[in-house]
Amino acid sequence: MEVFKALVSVPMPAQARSQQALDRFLAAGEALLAANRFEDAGVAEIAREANSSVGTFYRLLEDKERLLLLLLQRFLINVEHVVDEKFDPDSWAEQDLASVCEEMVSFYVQLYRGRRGVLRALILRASRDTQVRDRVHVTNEFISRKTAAVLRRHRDEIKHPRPNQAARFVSHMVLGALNQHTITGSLGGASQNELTQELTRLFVCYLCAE
Amino acid sequence: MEVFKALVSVPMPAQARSQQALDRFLAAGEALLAANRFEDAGVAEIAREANSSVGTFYRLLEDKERLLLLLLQRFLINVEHVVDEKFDPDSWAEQDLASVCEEMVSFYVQLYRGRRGVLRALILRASRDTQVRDRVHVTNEFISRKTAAVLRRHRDEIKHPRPNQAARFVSHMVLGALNQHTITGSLGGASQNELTQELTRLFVCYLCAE
DNA sequence: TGTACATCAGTGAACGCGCGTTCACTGATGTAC
DNA sequence: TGTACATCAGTGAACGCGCGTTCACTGATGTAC
Repeated sequence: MEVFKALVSVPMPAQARSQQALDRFLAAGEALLAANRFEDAGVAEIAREANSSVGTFYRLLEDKERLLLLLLQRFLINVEHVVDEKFDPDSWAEQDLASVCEEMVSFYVQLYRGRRGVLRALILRASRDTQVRDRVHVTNEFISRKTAAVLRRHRDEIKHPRPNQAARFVSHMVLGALNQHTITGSLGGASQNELTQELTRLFVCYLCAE
Repeated sequence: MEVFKALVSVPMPAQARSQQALDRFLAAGEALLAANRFEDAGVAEIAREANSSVGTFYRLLEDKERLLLLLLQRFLINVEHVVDEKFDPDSWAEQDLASVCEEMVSFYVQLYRGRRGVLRALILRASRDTQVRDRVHVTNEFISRKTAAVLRRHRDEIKHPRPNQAARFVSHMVLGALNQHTITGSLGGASQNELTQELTRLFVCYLCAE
């Protein structure tokens, strides 16, 4: 799998216990992010959650901003890994287009489910910080490319004049809407099943309608 | 047009010059929001931009938070007004479904265009503050209802089993994706025309495909 | 029309709180001989 | 194996900056007679 230029990094500590402390800081930060409370929590609180201290935090992480960036980056990299494993064209060879689409959309839904905290933090920064925005685009492009690659096998069934473009566009669209939905609940109280079902319809129809 | 329960309000000042000062504060805040700089600006800066002073700010607005809520509310109300004027079913009577959809999507695109700042602030709060979230939902529901009302005339052409639900769902979807796109540029460098075109395709296909 | 008083409005220096960051000190681990 | 020293690591009280908020004072507008 390709490796993209890193957004941020911290020097790797020499001793193992520093590495462990660093891991605990990341875990604590992740929990805070998941709880949508990252901004509210001070460095002192993070340090406490990580069973460490403020001074150690600064020695290992440089500053609070860097921790956030590391966490966002880690989230994106994780998404890329999960997508990379799932979207191996060969393993989708047997299915017809409709079921491929359904499985993909269902996978998208899972991917963002319950991720309000990180996604909010990500969108928040992406809208102001070009570096982060570009990094997010890398991930989005990656997902849409992988999606299009899987759909390539079915390109004859896709009636959209530019099948590849279409596959990429629709995956961006669906991910965007899902993102929005995850953060603000904008798609209303639809159950996860209904949501997947309607998004799948959207997905298939866009590709295949005359 | 319906009037929804207000999110926040400030007491109306007795003298005209206070009203003017209030207007200037709102204008200054709006400019800051549009520039995506609202959080960075202190009350002192806002007061300066409004040719007023910090003390006056607090007498008229109570606190900084209230100004933000007023601005968000004002934005939502404005959106509702614009939508309400545009989506009069009678004025759409003559057009066929495809051109109705195109005009609607094009209207959506215009609606959010260049609104990164407010939309970001809105999503930011909506994800943590139930009051704001509910208020946003009111606006979204309003738009989707109006959209569905216009499409009602064409319900025979809509192949989706539940035409009304479908109309509402797809408008939520498209608005969600647009919102996301506006804030982070997630739909890539597509020109406004391409964007409108593809979104329209999505819109129509979802409604009409077998 | 004028005067006295009350209320409304404007101002910005000063306050204070929260939070990120620093730093002086103590303790643990590694290394050279 | 032991000793001396260097480097790595941990700690939390104290610092200081920024920013929202207050408040004492001055000025403008309205009102009663």
